[in-house]
Amino acid sequence: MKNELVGSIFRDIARILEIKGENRFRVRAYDRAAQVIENLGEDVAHADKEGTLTGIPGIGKDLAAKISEIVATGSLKFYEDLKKTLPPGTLELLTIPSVGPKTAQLLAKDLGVKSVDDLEKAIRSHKLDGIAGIKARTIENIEKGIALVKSGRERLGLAQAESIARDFVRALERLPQVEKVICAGSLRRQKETVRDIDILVIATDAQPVMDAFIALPAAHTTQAWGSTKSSIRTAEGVQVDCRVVDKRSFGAALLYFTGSKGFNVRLRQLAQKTRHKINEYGVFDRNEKLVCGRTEEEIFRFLKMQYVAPELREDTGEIEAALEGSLPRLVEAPDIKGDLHVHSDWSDGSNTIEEMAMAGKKAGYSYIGICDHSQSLKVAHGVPVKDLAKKRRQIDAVNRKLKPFRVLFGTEVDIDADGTLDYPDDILKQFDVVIAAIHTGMKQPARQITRRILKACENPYVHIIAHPTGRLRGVRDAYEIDLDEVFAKAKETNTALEINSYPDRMDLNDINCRRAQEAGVKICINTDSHSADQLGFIRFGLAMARRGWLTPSSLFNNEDALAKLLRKR
DNA sequence: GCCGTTTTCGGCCCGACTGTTTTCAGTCG
Repeated sequence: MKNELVGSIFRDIARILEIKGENRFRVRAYDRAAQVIENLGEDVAHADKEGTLTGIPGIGKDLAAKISEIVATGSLKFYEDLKKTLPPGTLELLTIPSVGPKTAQLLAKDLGVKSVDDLEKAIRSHKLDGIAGIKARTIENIEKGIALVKSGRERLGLAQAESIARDFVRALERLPQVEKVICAGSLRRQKETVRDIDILVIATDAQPVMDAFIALPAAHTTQAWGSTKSSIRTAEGVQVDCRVVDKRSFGAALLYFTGSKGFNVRLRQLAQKTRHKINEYGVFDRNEKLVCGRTEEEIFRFLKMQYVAPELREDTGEIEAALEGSLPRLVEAPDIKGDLHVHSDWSDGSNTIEEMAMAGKKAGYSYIGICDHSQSLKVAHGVPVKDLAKKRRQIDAVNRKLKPFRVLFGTEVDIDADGTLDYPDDILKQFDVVIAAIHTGMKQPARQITRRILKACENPYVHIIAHPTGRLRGVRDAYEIDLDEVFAKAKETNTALEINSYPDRMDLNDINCRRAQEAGVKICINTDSHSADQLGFIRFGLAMARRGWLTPSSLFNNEDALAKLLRKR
């Protein structure tokens, strides 16, 4: 899959052109193309072969040719040549907060700064002193920025971001001027990772809110402190932006502050067609008269489009769909009738089967799948064959007790290094639900690891493939795996693929979920809970599913599918 | 560089805050 490569090359080109002072709309064309390609539901190589590249929004003749070249050769001459026109390392400077294209060019061209380290040295040896437009304050800001870059300012996981945001929201809600506080930005769009936290406040008087915001104990440093917008960083370096508006502008401000940036730009362009203007205060006609803006719904209605759920606002086709009224009905929490992947104390979980079942019942499910690890996964206390009958009896007892709630006797069976499953078929067929997963040999080459998964799909007793790409955020990347092949085989063999909701997994993620659904594959949203309190993780999997355009008919663990599930093939 | 039931050329989203500026450029979202 070359999509990521194309995206990163286009993004680099955009940055280089920006530094060189090129037409900013040309810059934007590359940025938009990068965004679109990265989120594309299909492999660009496929679109290239089919000759449909120019059908992708934002891709014209020129960019299509560049994509073809990247697909064919793995690189792009235009890009390689362009890189040579800048001192090496200039792009690295752009990663420093407060250093934009102008400053980067100034530093690289005039001072010969070649890297972030170089810049740090230049500051220490006072090389920046006396440069026009750079005074003590700017140098100080650059120093702070460098410190942030060096501290490895990584994107936060959604779960972590949520918990930080919650504390800010609660604190702001206590202020007397405040009517309403809501998280916007990528957090509201439920992205799998979040760079900063955006909080929108509706208040009668903005300044006291701003003052209180920057004075919060969690606000370690103040980045900006204005009359309606302020920005702080926590001690860990997480940026939190807070914007205050009047309730008349709530919808417009929420729309603006939720983004994505690309989505906002497209909506504002749409308004221009009727000589209107959208900003964070509302929709205005050519006489600057406010047309609407109190709610997001009003603004979508004004634009003659369906309401677009925040999770879809990435400019990856949802605007076109909303305009023609063909947005999908996205999965919602009540569509999920049961969690089919949870562990108990029979393997590495910390709660009993009954405790997990009770928690599932309390969560409103009709069933839960107890899928402990299989025999050879010793680190996780995989269940040996000799204990399975006893476990089944225990599950039967819980089922009698909790009727009509249903506990399924399942397993998360290991896919061995050669693709055989860790229980023989005559054992597997005794389970109500079988989830197959890779836990070893994760560094195998693409061919080998893909074949293991295909083989697991072909087993008539395997219902679901767990965490199909194996990525663990911040720990390891996805396996080298050919997902297109996996999708095709999963569809052919009626095997569902999992969205594992565990916060560091979220696997499949949004993009892959969308691709899987388009390939006709059923998706099962599970938590992989190892304790009862982790069942709540389902909301993260749901977030990936909604961002992946998943509809209830493609969801495996709804009630109807369960009946089919119990007699797969 | 893309795009078009007002256009194949001439447009291209909009505003807050900062710092270094006597009116605005740069950065950010």
